[in-house]
Amino acid sequence: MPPKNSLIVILGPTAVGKTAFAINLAKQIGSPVINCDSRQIFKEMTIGTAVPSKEQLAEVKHYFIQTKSITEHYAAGQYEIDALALLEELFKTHSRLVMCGGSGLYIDAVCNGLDAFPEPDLELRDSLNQRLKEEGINSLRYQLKILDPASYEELDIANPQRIIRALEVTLQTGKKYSEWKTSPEKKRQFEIEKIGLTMERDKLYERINTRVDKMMEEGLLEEVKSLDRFRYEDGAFRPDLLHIPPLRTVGYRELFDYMDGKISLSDAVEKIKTNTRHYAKRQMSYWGRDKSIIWKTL
RNA sequence: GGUGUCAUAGCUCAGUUGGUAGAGCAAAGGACUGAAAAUCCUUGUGUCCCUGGUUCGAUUCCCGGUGACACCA
Repeated sequence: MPPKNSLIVILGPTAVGKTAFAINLAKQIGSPVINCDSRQIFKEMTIGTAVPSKEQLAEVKHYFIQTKSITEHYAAGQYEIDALALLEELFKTHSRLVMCGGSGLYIDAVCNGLDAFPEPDLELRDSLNQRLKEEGINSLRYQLKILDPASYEELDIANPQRIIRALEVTLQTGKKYSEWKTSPEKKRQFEIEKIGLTMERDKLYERINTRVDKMMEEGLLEEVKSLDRFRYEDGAFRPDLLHIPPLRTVGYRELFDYMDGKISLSDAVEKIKTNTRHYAKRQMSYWGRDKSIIWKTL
């Protein structure tokens, strides 16, 4: 029996140094790098998402870097399908593959799989968001309690996004969200090795601050300005960006606020730093319970 | 130099009709199944600037000091 193929996942908080580490490893073992970062997938976003540099991209073949448009709907479910298809193809010629990224849900989608929900109904989601705004969360909670009491019990009832998702699936399909959410982890045909990169908190925060300053020097503001037109839906200004989720991203929203005169430029930059720190913290929290990760302190 | 205002959590500030105090932000911890760089939850003891006075009791009132700001010279 031939040895199993294996996927090596490089993960860790933002700005810890995953990109360089993954490229290095990929070169050593003759693998491409498969991006697993939910924002680097979009071609319109470059500086603010810290995609690998041209030089880095030339060093080794990358997949899923800036391949989609922010105007397309793209999310974890599709990523699972795309990534698995790519892995199957690449494992024909490689026995070890490097995946690199900081999006915990995307990594889980590849490693454990998501349940087979239908494609989201974005119009329905939009109308539920509208209801949230007009009627408040209690109206949605109440409806969920009626339609799918099990989800009402299990979900974080304070989190509108969770309620809306459960309602959306239930209303769209006529089958309760909690009933969709049944399957255990999917078995994968390859071994998975997760390497978590970490770093002393102070040091990481310093790297984040430095990186944000560098992004500004590289022209992040100009990049964000160039994306202004995407804030309009059918000619209507939608500052909540719910119609284009990729733009709801650290580094972009704060600069939109600056462009809209809500905050000063220096406050926007400070906020980007703070929000990036929060993001790094959330990432660490997400991976805290994954005992399969082998941590490496840089 | 004079007059006035202010001095409370890491920051911005509320408040205590005198019984040692609480919000937002930050920070820390956590949740997470197609929005995930998203979304949500939990956690607030600090010489209430310093010295003295009044008082059973002062962070609160009074005198003085120091500092900041404003105005007048």
